[in-house]
Amino acid sequence: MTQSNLLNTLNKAQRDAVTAPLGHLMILAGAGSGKTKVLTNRIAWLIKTGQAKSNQILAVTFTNKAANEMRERINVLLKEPTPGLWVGTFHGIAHRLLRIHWEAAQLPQNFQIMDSEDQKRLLKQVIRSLEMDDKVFTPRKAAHFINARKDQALRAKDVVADDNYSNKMLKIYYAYENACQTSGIVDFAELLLRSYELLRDNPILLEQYQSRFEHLHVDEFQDTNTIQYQWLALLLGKFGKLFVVFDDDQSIYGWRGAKIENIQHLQNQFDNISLIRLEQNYRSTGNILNAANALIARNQDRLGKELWTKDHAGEPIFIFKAYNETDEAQYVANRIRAWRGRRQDIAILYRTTAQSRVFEESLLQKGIPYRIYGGLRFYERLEIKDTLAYLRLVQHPHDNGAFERVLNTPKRGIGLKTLGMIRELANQQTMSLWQAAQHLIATKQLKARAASSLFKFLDLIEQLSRKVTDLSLDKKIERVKIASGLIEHYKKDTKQDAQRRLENLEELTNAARQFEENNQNVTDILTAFLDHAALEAGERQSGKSNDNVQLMTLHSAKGLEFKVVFICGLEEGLFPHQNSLDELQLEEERRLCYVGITRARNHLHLSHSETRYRYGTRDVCKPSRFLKEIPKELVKLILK
DNA sequence: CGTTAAGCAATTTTT
DNA sequence: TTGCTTAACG
Repeated sequence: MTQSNLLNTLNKAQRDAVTAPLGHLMILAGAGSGKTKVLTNRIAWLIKTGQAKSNQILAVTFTNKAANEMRERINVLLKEPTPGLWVGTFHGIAHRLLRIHWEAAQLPQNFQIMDSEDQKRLLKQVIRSLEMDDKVFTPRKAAHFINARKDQALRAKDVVADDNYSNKMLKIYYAYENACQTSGIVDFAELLLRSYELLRDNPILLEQYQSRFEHLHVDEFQDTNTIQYQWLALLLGKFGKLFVVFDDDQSIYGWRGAKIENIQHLQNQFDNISLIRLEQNYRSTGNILNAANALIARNQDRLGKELWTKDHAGEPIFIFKAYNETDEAQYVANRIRAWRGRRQDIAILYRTTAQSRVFEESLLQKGIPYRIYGGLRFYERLEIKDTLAYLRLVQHPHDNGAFERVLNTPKRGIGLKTLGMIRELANQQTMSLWQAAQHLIATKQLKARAASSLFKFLDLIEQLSRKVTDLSLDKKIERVKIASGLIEHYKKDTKQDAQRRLENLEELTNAARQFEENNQNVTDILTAFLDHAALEAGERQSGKSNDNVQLMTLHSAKGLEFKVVFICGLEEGLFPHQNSLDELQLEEERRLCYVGITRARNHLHLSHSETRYRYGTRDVCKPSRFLKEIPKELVKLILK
């Protein structure tokens, strides 16, 4: 492909962005304006024109999906190998750095990653061992406290606590830091913070990476948090060139620590940074765009942009007022039944997951197949995590989280009493649970029955570690599944989901086999697989066939598009949500609505209900203010 | 040890 | 109302 070919498919603004002279650049890319296209074409352009070698380029995204898509599209554009090109998520790249430089990062070589669930489990332990009330200081709140600090690059020692509550939380933070470091595990936030510190505290290393990655590309920059910003700024150094793509109107993760202010910071920090706007939309009809534009114009805090299209105005936006949530769901199902096209082009979007049930019922009733996004992902499932915990323990017996998880899973007669003694001893002697358990047996402190059960467990793990070392990954998993008794446990289980769990365990072996095939050059395949399970927990989907109506929250719809979109439950208190009515959060709710509207290509239906059943009582609901913010001339009210 | 009743909270979730 | 956690019981 020649250079001009590369540019043929781009409009003026896109071409300006792709071919801009080297320097810092920020691209304000509206919904459906070709943001990924610009990003990937820019990278291809840099390589094609010899302005950069592939190993000088780093591209960072938030999701694995986006990273994979980007890599693929770059490959399609270039049709040549791109050695040393790093494309990945913030967490993925941070992790990569930590694996390479584990020693400088002060981590054990075999450090493990824990997901949010593991983190809460561990925190629960920590809170209890501090003899605090875990109803006041819930693991969830503690996790939030700690993650929020880490996201701001604050270690426990850097936190200033001025009231009793934060003092207690800080205590938990200290104890948690300690627990993580001694058992060699890192949580998601730690990946970022640790990798930031690694670079910050090792000038030679920093310089090496600064000069290697001269070109930094960031997708969805509006979603970056403080530590991600600092990490980027650090890596950028004096000579790096930054290319970020963002849409401030699609910032919907403030509650997770995303700092929309980072956009402003960027402009302040680099006064020579140029801004290019992509406002031509290739997705939606004129009416849909005008509705979106009018709505988002109500927000004070934005850079400002106006989407436009060469496409026709299209249908009006339909607004339906239902008597109750069932009526609303019936309306949606009826509309869907009347649709002549493919069902997968239809999405039902809602603010809260609880809303999905009524839609399921109405779709089921009318025999319309659907698929719900949400729920557990593959590697988050109970039986999968149990199996992986056995693997972790086999490889690394001092992993306390794994130890606690599988000690009595499946049930083997080791109760809370025994576990309590193990914990206590481990705490006193600062040893791992594994060591404490061995010690308890050796010193005969347990009753005969408990001692025998515990001994059998320790023996099981030891035997496994010996037998499993030389086996391939899938054989390892096969072995663990049987020896642990998990398979037998689910085979005996008469509950409905037991069969599915068995199938999932089967699937785990397949996934392992596949993973091993794809990673033949990796030395420590087990660790790599465990990392993969933690960092890429799989798709959040249920149901396989592909002609399904798509049901999901507005948040999960970001980045997707559908011919027909229903946004439901547009009522004050639900959307915008009760808990987000202050000025700042309200703007984020409005952006969420904007995201929802701009998912639609051809048809947009908005619905609200006069009453809604919530928490056991029926509430009277006012229509959402967002409905009034859409100009009347674009709207058609549906009459019953 | 496993089952059951009572108590309680109740957005959104890229990694 | 549902779903989850924990204390109490068999």
